[in-house]
Amino acid sequence: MDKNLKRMATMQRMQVTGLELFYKKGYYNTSIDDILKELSLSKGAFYHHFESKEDFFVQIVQNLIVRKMYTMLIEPIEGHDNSLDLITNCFENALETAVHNELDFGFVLGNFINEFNGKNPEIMKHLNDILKIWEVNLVAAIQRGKFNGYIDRHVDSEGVAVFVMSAYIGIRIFMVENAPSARKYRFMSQLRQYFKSIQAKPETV
Amino acid sequence: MDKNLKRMATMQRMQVTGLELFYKKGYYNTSIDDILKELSLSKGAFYHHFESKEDFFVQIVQNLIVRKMYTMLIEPIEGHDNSLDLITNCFENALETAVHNELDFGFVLGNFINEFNGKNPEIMKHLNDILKIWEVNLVAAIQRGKFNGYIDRHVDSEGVAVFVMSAYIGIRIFMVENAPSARKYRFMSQLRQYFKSIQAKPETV
DNA sequence: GTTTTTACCGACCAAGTGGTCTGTCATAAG
DNA sequence: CTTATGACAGACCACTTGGTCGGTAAAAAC
Repeated sequence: MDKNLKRMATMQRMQVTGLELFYKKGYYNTSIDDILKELSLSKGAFYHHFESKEDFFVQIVQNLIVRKMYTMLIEPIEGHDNSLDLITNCFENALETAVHNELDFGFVLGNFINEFNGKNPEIMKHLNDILKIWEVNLVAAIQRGKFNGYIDRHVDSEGVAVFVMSAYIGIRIFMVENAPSARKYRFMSQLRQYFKSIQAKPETV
Repeated sequence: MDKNLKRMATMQRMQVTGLELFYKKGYYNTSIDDILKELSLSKGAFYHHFESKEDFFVQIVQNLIVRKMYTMLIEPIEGHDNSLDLITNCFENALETAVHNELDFGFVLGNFINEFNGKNPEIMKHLNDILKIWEVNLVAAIQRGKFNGYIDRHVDSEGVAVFVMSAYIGIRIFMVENAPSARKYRFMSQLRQYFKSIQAKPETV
């Protein structure tokens, strides 16, 4: 029992540090030794707990990235308030953590999709699954918004979802290095403008 | 004289193939040998023409990427027609080449910014310069649009530029693998929606 | 108390990596 | 014709990579 706890603790430490370094330096550009050095652990420890570097990463995706996405981007947009407000607030918060250079979901994912695209189909599948989950939940939120009378019934829910996701992933790349805070402000302001244009018109039915 | 021509031709071949592979597999994940193998050239040839891998890449950025950006994203939005139409058409074309998996500018840049961020400040400087050039030209186009009465004078030109650039870079990442053509269509449709919301209102002034 | 299992160590390996260096051969200059 | 030079070849080097494997010590199981 105690052994199992220790095992979990060590694996968790490795995964957290692993994600941090993979995110900062990229997967292929981060060696297992880099991670191990950070934790003062040895190769033996690593291969005792994980089959391979790839297996290690997949577990990080499933344990850390998926959970982060749920807490940051999915749970906040559930509920029956105005979907557009929920999404706006959600992005506001997510981008704020991004400004402080913490691990937010968008850039992490954008990063890795870039990196693995065309190279590692196995990992790409996992990453695409995550995107898909986000998309599905966004579409659902938008359809709730239509149903509840907040969003114009004529808009294409999937289109809005794709557009909004693109914008979010894009701004995260764009916030790198240059005045992230100012860019966040400008971005959010235009997002609101866009949302205003798809909200339910008073005169419509 | 003839020697110089041959030199230029070989360097050009190396750069074109280099960009192709760097784009497909990433900079750090593409070895010089990979490029050389593709061209049936030797290490000697490479280091005869370029100082280092980094120097090689910087030259690719300056010779190929910058030029591609001008022809794809800057020249098409110059002129005094409706800026929003110009940008729309420009994106339509750029994304169409993207659908066919050719080298379009947006993803190439997004890719590399992701890859070099935090790792190679020297190269990041070059990449950020390119983004800046694009941004400046977009802002200029939007301001022309205001001046010519196509765009609502109250909108924040820089905000629109940031938003539009984000969306473009984002959709390019998002078009990877999953139904790029359908996503392009949905994206463009929402972009038009957004543009409609910032165009000059008939009743204004 | 002995045996088995678990967590971890670290030397080692083969396969690459960016980069160097000597050599060769065609062309151009003298 | 001789000489110098530029374009390329490819063996080589130091180093890093992901991964292996025999060992050790402590805790669990018996």
